[in-house]
Amino acid sequence: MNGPGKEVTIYDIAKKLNISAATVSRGLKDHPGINKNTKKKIIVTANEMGYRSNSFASSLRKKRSNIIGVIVPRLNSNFMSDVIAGVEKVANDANYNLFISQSLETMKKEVSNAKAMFDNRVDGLLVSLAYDTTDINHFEPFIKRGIPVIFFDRVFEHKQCPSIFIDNYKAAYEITKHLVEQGCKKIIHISGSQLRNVYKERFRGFTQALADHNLPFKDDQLIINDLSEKAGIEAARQILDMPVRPDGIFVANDFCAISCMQALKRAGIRIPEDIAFAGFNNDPASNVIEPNLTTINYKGYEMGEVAAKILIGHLNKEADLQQTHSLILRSEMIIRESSLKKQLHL
Amino acid sequence: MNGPGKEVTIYDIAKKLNISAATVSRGLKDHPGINKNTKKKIIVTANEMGYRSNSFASSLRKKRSNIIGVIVPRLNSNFMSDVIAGVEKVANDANYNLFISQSLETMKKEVSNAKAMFDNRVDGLLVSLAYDTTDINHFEPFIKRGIPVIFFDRVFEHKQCPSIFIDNYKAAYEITKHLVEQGCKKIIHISGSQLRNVYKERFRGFTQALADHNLPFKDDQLIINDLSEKAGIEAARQILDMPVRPDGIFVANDFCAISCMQALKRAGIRIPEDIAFAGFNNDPASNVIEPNLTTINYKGYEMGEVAAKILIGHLNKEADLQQTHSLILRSEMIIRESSLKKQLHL
DNA sequence: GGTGATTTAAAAGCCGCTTTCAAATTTAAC
DNA sequence: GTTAAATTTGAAAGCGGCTTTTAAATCACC
Repeated sequence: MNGPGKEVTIYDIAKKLNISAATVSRGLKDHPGINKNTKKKIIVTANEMGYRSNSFASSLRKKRSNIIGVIVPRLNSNFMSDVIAGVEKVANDANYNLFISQSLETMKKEVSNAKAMFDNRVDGLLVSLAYDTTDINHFEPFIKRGIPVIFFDRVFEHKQCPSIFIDNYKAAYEITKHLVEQGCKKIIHISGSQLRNVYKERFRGFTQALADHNLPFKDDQLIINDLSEKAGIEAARQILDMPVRPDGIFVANDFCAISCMQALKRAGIRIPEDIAFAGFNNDPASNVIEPNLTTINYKGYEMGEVAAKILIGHLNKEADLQQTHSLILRSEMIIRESSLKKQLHL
Repeated sequence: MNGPGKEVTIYDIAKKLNISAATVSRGLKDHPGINKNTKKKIIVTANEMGYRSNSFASSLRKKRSNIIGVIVPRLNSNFMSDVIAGVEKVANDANYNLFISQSLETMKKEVSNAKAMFDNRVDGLLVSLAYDTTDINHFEPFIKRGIPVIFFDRVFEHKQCPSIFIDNYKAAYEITKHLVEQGCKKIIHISGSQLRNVYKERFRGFTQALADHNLPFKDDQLIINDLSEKAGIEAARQILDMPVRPDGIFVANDFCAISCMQALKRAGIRIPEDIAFAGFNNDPASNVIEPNLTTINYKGYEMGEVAAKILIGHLNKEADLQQTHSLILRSEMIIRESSLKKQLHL
């Protein structure tokens, strides 16, 4: 079938069938105006000869790569790998390939990744921003050339770039409200860089919920770190040192919430009796920690699917660039024992 | 810089500088025998004009894509996303791009993914096999054309394909031995498809350790399932129904171990007093479950790095195809409370 | 000043596919 | 049987960069 030697081209097929390469090229696709019999003959011969289309020649000629670029902060997080899995599914079904790269949470690498994607002529780009990205000038070359850029989860407001995310404000508001309703009077919020919409909005929802329930907010109720495992432990230490200990903690990320919770438990704090806990993301481990962690659930897989579908819709001209603008996906609060100070019926 | 209009080519640069396109092409690389000044002029002008090399034209001519294909069972698992992260790091540093696809644990999709990779002319392939893959004929086209295929973790014996994995036999042997030393007399092993080396070897290590310690092995001590969360719960039910209840369980995967453990705990089983537990993979949640799960640690990130390095070494002709054959990475047992029936000093 | 060696530039053709435009063939219409 | 219309097929010109062949220019030495 596929000899180890030379590559078969449409010219080889053409020669064998005594027709032109143009006809072969057309016959291999669903081009109208090619005789059914000719088409069949071409396809059969192509298979016999072990022909495979050369995507470079095709891309060169068509000025279209059928490649979607994906830039994410990290590949190895539960949320992001779910997103990627969703993107891969949709892209694969639509015959697109994926170039995937990670910024490792730094703007510097994000910029260089964007450049690489641009140079490799991706047809479109899906981006979730790094921790410290301050502007998105590095995506301007795409926009100028009409290459669609879509942000998801960690998004950036831009007239030409649709965004896909959840209502972080509302989710944070509700989970804070829940803590208040459980009797919490002093709630600490642990969050990430306020440059990122996700953390900024969650903080905004947090403070608004406090205000709406006539609870004061003082600066020391906000701890900002990188939401890593280590940061959670450090935050726990900080909390233990507070003159007035909080009775509730809302962390913007389950991963960090769990390490913080473990550290507090080791220090003898009872959860939720002494301190109620809530996280964000519904990480698999949130269902493993004891007590199980109250959190916000939203599906990364679905976000990946949606982002890819919208992008491919644009590329296939099915949807207009301007039409879809931002898209807000559903999220839901999952109440578990970590926040139940009052004995509630679940 | 980058006008929205036409693409800049080496001919445009050549025209502007009154030199030939060939000179520009050479000047853009580190070609010997190009005047330093000319070279500098070319690079400056290229930047000014917003030139970007066309990788399709280059690939077409050079018959080399600078793309590495990766096929994994699932992208959204802790282990695999670590692997991918490691691969991405090395590939990115070496100026390679990644095509990533998932087989979703079925041979059918693995075959179609392999075909897509082949048609897209990847320079090399990294593969971890699906759950039910029975043969690897779908990789023959690569091998015939001299495109290197490297297996990792879930590997397949093949003369021309290097493999990277850990000593699953030894790891399983040791963890079983540890359970025996803790006083377990009847240990159950929960594992996956015996088509896959990882599960087959772990089972082999398990039985050998039993034999070496004069413990009997009967068929009902092996439970084979897909190692999913659900399968863990189902296995727990099965175990609770056994006339003679086991005093130890070794699961080939932390994820499944944890759900099984949780189900048993809910049924009132004390761990490790009634049943000692051990898993495999050192999943982050293994450190969260109570009691913490004894497991085998091996770094996916490192495996990804190593696999990518070996592949790129081949591609750059630095290493011979035959020279490196299989490569066994380090793994280590992590003893935690889930298996400590005797009070040991940790 | 002449011969040969060395460095540098130019020109042409190819990689394989797509597509426009035109030609050839078939079918339909009168 | 002629003309018009519709259907199929072909020739040829790129897409943009790389390599090779060919030519020109520079330098060294006797």
